[in-house]
Amino acid sequence: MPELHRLPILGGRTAPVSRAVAEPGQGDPLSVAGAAAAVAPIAYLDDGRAHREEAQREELLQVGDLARECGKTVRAIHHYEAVGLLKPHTRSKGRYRLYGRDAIARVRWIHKLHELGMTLTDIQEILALWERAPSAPDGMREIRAVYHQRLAAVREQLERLTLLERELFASLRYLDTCDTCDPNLLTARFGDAHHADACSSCTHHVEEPEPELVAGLHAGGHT
Amino acid sequence: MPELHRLPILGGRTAPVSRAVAEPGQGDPLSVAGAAAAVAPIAYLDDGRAHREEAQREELLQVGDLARECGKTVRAIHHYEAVGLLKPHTRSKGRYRLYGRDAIARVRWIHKLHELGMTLTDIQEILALWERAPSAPDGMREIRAVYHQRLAAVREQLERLTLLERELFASLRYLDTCDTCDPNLLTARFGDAHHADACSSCTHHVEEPEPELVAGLHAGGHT
DNA sequence: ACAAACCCTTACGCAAGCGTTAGGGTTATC
DNA sequence: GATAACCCTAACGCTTGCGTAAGGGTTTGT
Repeated sequence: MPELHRLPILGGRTAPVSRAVAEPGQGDPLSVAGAAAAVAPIAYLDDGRAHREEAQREELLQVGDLARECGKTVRAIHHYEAVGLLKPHTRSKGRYRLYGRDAIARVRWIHKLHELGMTLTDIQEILALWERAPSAPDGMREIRAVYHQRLAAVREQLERLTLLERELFASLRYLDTCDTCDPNLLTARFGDAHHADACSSCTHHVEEPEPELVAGLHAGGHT
Repeated sequence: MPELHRLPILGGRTAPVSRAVAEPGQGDPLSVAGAAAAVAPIAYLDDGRAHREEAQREELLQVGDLARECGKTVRAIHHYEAVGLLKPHTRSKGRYRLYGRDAIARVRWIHKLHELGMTLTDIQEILALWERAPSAPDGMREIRAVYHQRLAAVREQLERLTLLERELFASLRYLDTCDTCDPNLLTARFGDAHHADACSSCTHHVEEPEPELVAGLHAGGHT
């Protein structure tokens, strides 16, 4: 992975619902929202399918709603669709994308895997694995293998980063002592208080070796 | 930061010295290699400048040597120079870049800061800060501020990644139980053992809620 | 003098993950 | 029926950190 993650900023808008898209009205087969959660516990083992279908009967989200709920941009959602990570549940007459609430879970899933260092393509391949699997347990086995690898990579990264964090911290403590340094004294000694050697010869940390994160500054520079 | 780090692979060549560039010969003011390290301890506080100048009298490295010693490519070194992170100590008559051994420290410094999530531009700005500082202590103060910020960012990243690592690990354990699942039983129950509900209704983890990293698979898919 | 290894500069290429127009419909509200 | 606020598709743009030629010298050894 290239560098550290800079997390996306959440959208600024307030209202989580759009101008009442797909509102509960008669004639529309896609609207009986509510109660699903209350019924689920019983239906759970009896028929997960009914449970799931009910979930889809809930109010649908426009792409903007989905984006806001996930802290993504509309463009990002479109992009995910383009690379095969997501598909709208339906389209309105005007070809507006309409998503079920489960799309939120999907987008968050994408987000997390991405934070875990996978590319969108990698993630797509996971979906492909899952879809091509002959049975659910088979699919899960394959997913598990991928996750397993990722876990190893993440742990490696964590170790590296932890070491670097310590180094950085140590360097900061080293630099703290520089504050007690009087430029005039250095000038007296070296003529030019800015000279690279002024620091490495400063008496405040004679014993301490200069940390690499500090030494690099006055090493073979561009100066 | 975009994703996780994939560390560069070290070069394959064996010999760390090139075909004897800038060999100790007469007439060349840049060659008295050796002894420097032995003299240094005494000169250290007396005159850091002499110490440093001696270091530069050591044998010089060609760009290929430098690259190999740092696990970078020649192209990368060139690039660092292009963005103002590094400059050859000298050039040969034929315009070959010749670096002092301290360039190694510089490149490693660049590498570490990069791993810590800074862009090359960020790193260049650190150098600029240092060079523009009126005195060494002043410079160090500015550097410290930058490092301080970085430390905070890195720690944030570590926390996020640690949480995600746990989630991933938990998901793996959840998936382990899938292995004990018999596709035939699922088929008997759902007709299609691959159906998304087959897994979420599997009796093996009735109580356990499905981890997000698993739920995302069969949520609002591209299927 | 010639080959093997290097090195030089210039400049286009590339992967990722969206950002950003550009031009043009759609929905819901007033 | 006129807005405002959204949404659609298509497609080029951008950033980072080099990779990869392309065309041509330089060093060193034999």
